[in-house]
Amino acid sequence: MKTDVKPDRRSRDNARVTITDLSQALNLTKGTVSRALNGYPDISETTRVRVIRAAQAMGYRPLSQAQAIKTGRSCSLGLVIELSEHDAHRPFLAEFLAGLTQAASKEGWTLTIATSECEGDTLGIMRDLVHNRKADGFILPRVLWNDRRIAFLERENTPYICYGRANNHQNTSYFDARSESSMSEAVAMLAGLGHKRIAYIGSASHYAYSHLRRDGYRAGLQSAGLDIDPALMIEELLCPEEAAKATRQLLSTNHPPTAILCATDMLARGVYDFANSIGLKIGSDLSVVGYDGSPEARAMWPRLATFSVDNRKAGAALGEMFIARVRNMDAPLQQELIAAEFCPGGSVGAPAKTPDALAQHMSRLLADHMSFD
Amino acid sequence: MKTDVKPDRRSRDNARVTITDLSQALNLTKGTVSRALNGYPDISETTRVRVIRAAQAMGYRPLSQAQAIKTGRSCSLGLVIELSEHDAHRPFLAEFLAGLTQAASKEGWTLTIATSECEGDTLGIMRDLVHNRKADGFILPRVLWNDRRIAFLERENTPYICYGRANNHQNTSYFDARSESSMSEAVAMLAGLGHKRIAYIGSASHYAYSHLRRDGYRAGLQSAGLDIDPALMIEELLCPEEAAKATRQLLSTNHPPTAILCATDMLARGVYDFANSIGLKIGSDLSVVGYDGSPEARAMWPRLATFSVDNRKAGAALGEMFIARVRNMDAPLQQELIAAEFCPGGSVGAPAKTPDALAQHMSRLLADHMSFD
DNA sequence: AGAAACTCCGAAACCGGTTTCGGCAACGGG
DNA sequence: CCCGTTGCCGAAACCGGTTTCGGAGTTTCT
Repeated sequence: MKTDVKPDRRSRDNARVTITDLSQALNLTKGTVSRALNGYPDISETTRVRVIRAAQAMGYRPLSQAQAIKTGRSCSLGLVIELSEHDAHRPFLAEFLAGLTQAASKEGWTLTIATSECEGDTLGIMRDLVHNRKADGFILPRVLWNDRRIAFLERENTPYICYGRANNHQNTSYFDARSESSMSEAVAMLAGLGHKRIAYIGSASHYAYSHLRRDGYRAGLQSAGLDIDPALMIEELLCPEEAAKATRQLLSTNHPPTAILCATDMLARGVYDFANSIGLKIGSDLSVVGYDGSPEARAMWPRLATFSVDNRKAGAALGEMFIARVRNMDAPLQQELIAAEFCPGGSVGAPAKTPDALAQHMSRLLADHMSFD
Repeated sequence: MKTDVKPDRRSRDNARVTITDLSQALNLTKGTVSRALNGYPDISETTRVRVIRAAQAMGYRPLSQAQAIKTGRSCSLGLVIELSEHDAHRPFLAEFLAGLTQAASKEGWTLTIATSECEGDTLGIMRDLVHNRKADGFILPRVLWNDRRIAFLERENTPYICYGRANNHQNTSYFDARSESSMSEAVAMLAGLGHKRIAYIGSASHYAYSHLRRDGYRAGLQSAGLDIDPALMIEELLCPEEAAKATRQLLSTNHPPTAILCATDMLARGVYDFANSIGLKIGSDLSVVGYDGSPEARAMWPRLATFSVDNRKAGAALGEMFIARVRNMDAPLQQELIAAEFCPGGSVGAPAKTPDALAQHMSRLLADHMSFD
């Protein structure tokens, strides 16, 4: 049953210096060294610096596994990725992980990740991870408006940091992009180009960001002195296909919009798909703006104007916030916001000169393509 | 310095059942229980089943951290993601991680991930990870033709499994998609539509897959009875911009290709960009086929025909193979291949009827757009 | 000067496991 | 019947840390 070979000790363990090595070199006991390094008050300052110096010189790094069995802390932060049907967080993942692991390793921490198929699983997986000391707490990506994970972790007294602002975000530490500002900004830009009828295509309202972006859109309209027309807002869309249908609906009216603002790039793709299918020229016949700065935005033609968030920075900030929080659970909440950067693209332009002509053009096109579903 | 509150024990540790609990319930010593569970030969079969039964009944799960300090195994598999400049592995990541973590958690393992900026860092990071018992070994994504990681891990006697086939893949365990077959398949399909001049746009040759796909392209041409024309092959391309330039070069000749086969979807995007910029209609004027099945492929218009690999399955297979390997380092190498699935798209069609006319059309278009760089 | 308080460190228990060693009992052979 | 195996388990050391306890030496106070 057991592998009878174990020459690995040769090449694997030789370099590791243990606390016993350190204590012998210093002529102290393990206990004293441990207390010196962990900031106990009953160690003289001279001894402490002596220990710390020697630890650095000898390259001593405590084995987090060994610490964990006594302290319960394994110095690893957890991330449970939910693979819900129409998740849009994929492209960001690599950059986000880069930021996270970077911040983590700077403090000697590591990142443990798991995946889950649904929200219910997530809670169980998180419980197991902290129970088995595989994670000391969690980064919560893609926060929902009413997020069960928050209540759960609060109840379990497990540290966490949110990426996004939940409904009750006053009581949580979070990091987020100010996407509502981006939406307002987009409306202002479109209005500046002369657009009067700017539609909004939003995603499922259980996502926290949906609320913020919708509100940003509305605020943008008000600032621009434009009316809020409910007929120009379609929400709860999950995938490009649904966004395509919504686009058709928006353009089939008597007063179709000349620009469509999308909550995500993924939804903007649906707008493109429909526009392409009926031969509408994006950027001239119809302006489109997305949000996320995803790779897909650059793959579209003309390039989709969008807002990209620096996900590496987000990951790094979340990692730092988390570790700080674990180190002091009583510290005040940390809440940080950044702005997404606008990425111009050929998808925006001035509205067609004569809106009526445009409407006729569209209705004719639509009549030709009634079969589209 | 230390947090003086520790009521967490209440809600965190209460459920955990230790090996001592188990041994007391069974009226055995810890040592006996441990040996019974770990398959030592000096335990009677009756005792063993009694222990295993009780362990299951009481929900005993050994704390991997505690095991690790003695055995050196932490039951976590490592993944170091290299964020090189023009990495194309982002879209796959989520699905790939899903497969990996799924396979891992099935065996009670977890996934520790780290990121690195360059190849040199990767080796150091891997060394640290195994040194600190954060990982028992590694999955190597995006294997290079001559991969330093392989030699390194081999030297360090650390288990690993490759995702991809390196130059010396005879001596490694790997999982991979048979992308060379996909390339041949694509050529066959294009030839079947009547294409005679099929170009190939390949990526950097330090990637292992570049060699395979190029060879697949060549084999496909031979099978179709077409000549291999070096003028129709441009390789070592890293980004869409370079692919766009290559496309221009290919189309500027006297006998331009009517179809372009791309080693990756990312490169196909460059072909689209150039074609769009000069008003070429993809699917009729020029056929394009990619590889990867990335989200970008669906964002392009017309949709890019491509080959998608089931990255979740790949992750799951790699995870299983890895754990099996760790459990028995002396087992024979495992080598597994799957086929990528063809995803049709509007980017392929029959070649233009009169190639000469097409060439003239192109040269005229190109003349109009000499400024393109 | 003596008692009280304080500083600082050693000794040892502990965490949750694994692994070595030795011995008791049953068994088999001569 | 005695002795050498063998099977099976307990005892105890160990892994690399943390944490409690107590006591020796020094300082402070009266």
